[in-house]
Amino acid sequence: MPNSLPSFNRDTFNTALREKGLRPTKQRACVYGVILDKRDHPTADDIYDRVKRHLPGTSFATVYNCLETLVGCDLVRQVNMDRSPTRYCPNLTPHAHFRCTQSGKIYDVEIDNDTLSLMQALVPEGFEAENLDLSFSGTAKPSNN
Amino acid sequence: MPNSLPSFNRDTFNTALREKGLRPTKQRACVYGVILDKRDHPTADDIYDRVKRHLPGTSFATVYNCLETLVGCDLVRQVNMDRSPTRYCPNLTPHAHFRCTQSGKIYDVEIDNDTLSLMQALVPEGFEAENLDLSFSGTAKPSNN
DNA sequence: TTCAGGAATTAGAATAATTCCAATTTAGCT
DNA sequence: AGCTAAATTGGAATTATTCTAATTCCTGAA
Repeated sequence: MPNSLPSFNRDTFNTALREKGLRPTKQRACVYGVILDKRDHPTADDIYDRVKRHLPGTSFATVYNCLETLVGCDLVRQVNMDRSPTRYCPNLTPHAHFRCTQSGKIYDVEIDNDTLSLMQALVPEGFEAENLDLSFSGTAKPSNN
Repeated sequence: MPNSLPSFNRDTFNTALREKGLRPTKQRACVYGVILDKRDHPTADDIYDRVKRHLPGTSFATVYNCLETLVGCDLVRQVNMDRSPTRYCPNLTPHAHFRCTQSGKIYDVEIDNDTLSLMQALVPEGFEAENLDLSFSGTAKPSNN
């Protein structure tokens, strides 16, 4: 069914927004949908292109607004690597990112609980970490493409 | 002695550049000097201001060029946190960064070897990590200011 | 020491990602 | 159905950074 909105668990989405007193609009749903749909860590630009296929009138500002909202509702995560454009990721489990410097592709890397605890323990007394970001860059063997 | 160049171990600097066939110019020395001088993780903008006090004619482009050169010679490290401007750090030992979301200040956080090894071990077969970045954000108690 | 040629620097224009703004549209309530 | 606040829109503005073409500076061969 071309031009339909991507589908996903509406309840998670509606609830997450309503809890913050925000409206589950079709633009927000669509942005969320395309991020869930193809989990390739798209940029705002990529997302804009994909959303336009479903909702042609959508503006860039809206995509950015929606992304900010979704991040605020903990439905998606931002991935910032170096100075490259921000990417978005629907994987909410604790994980790191690996970027292949050759292909530009980003891969999720699981973090086990032991390592996670040790990393958190690095934060000295008197500092309260709300957020932890771990990323790697290097090369991926072709078999991982 | 006002307006003099910041001083530091010239040999490290000269050697690092000469090894790559690059010239140890006064602008490069000055940029390196101000980064060593006040280790507050300055942005290119901050560095520009400080460099101008010593070498008033210096342009923005030069500051960026010098920074790129120094990073390429492993004399300083880039620190990218979220989407904020790139910061520069002369601490070359393995360490993480903690950013206080209230003050914007960035603190170095030591990484012990055990934790470092475990983090490196997260990278799956078939991926070769050249680089590892760990950063935290949250709040620092006032006593750390 | 001079001079040729590449390297580095300069000022300003250009770019890219993101944010802002004022006007319009929409969703949810009465 | 109509009101009001929230969301969206298109386009302008901003910010950090990179590019460009012209100039200046080193360095090493003559």
